[in-house]
Amino acid sequence: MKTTPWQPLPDRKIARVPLDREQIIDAALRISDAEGIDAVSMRRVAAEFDTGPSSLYAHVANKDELLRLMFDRICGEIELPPHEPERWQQQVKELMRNTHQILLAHNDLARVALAMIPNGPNALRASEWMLGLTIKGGMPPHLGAWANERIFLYVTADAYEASLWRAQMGHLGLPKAEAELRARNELGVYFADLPADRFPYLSGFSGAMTAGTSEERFEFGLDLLIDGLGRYVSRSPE
Amino acid sequence: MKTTPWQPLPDRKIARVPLDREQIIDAALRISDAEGIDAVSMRRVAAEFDTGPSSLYAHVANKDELLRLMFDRICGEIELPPHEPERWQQQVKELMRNTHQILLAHNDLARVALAMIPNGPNALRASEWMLGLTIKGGMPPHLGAWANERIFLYVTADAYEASLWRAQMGHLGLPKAEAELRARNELGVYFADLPADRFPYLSGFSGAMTAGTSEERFEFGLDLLIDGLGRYVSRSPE
DNA sequence: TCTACTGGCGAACACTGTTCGTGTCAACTA
DNA sequence: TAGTTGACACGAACAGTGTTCGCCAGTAGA
Repeated sequence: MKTTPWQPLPDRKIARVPLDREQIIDAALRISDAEGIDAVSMRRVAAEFDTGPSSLYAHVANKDELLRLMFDRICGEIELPPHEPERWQQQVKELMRNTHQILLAHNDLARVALAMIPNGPNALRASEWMLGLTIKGGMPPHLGAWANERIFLYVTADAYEASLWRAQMGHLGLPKAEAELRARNELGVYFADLPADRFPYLSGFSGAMTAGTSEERFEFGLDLLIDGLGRYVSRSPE
Repeated sequence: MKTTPWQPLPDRKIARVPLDREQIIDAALRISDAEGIDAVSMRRVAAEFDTGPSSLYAHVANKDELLRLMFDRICGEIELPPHEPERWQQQVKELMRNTHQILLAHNDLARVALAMIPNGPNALRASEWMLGLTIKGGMPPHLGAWANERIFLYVTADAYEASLWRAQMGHLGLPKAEAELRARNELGVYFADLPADRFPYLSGFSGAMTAGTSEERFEFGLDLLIDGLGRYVSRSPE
């Protein structure tokens, strides 16, 4: 039933830009930044090059690999300054704020970071930097490794949750601070309206439940994790 | 073009068990526990009742609501003992170990916990318990609220990551400890084989990178988060 | 000049969540 | 008792998904 069409083939368009792995990643990131990671489908990415989805599979094993490549690409944006062991905890915080910021800047891409064991070259660079710094700071190596992994987990999880909040209230027009304020108010009345007999604390302290900005909450957890590392140092820094 | 078939309808099977919201959640959880959350499709759940997917929509708004209901169901498994403010930090740890354990017992359901702002009744119960305990323990209310949220975030993120590890190495036959050991060995040689010039720490301390069980790593982060709360207490407990 | 091979790509497969319109049946109303 | 309403059941279809197959064009090597 399948036959070759005997009409002259309609001018088969030579790909104006012969497909290329890096450009595929670029296009996928563009889509993800603009419309979210769920908008990144093979068809959607291929459409960016005026072609069909099967054309991508010559350059990328499957969608999973594409997502990994996207994540590792943005891992390359992380700044890794020279180690300063005498203030290593501060440096760790700065690195984490930096990666947090990068994740937030890329919409809900944090989700793919959570959904994989990161092992791309750029992610490894960051881990290498972290492990080295914690060891220089005096942490026993295995605790430095644990700290590295735990803190990255916290950062990516927070970035993902933040992207959820942004998505849930599609007040897209509003500036960031405005949207966050409105969200807090809505959540506040939600807690306050809970039945006081079964939820005395949540309803009574509804103000506390919604206190603070998302940055403050992030910083609160970050402080807990990193300041707590001090007690494990077994040698003096450097 | 659409006509009613004039043949006698083939014996329309009366649903042997008239569909019911709770039973739908049961079935979905059964599937998720056995085959993972990705196996939970509306068709798959409906098939459990020998019917089609559209039958579910009378009892559940959409798939998202079904996932929320599934999560809130297992939140009901969390044990909430009476508050003991004089040892509140220990009690918080116990609660978190308990929920962690429950999440792990339900395959990769932790993912849906991460992908939503939890607001089901059972999740609220747990938050109420946590907020009350931290306040009784002497925390300022807004910090108690933050701690509650941050620690739950950490617990669910860890549970999700753990489910990823289990999934990635489908050594399904192996007992849990065996599989974890094998995973550690594989990862160990991966780190050790990294080029030592660019990754001196990761390759040199490959043993440290893979040290410890998943429980120990979880506990490490949990200690950092909860022990660190002590410095914020502003009143004596009770 | 013939051959291999690579990349491009249309068509198809087996899925997904959701909606529409029709069907049945129980319960309430006149 | 007869009629109507409303809730639930559900087959079919729609628009989308990731991926594979097989054919095509063009180039590099022998």
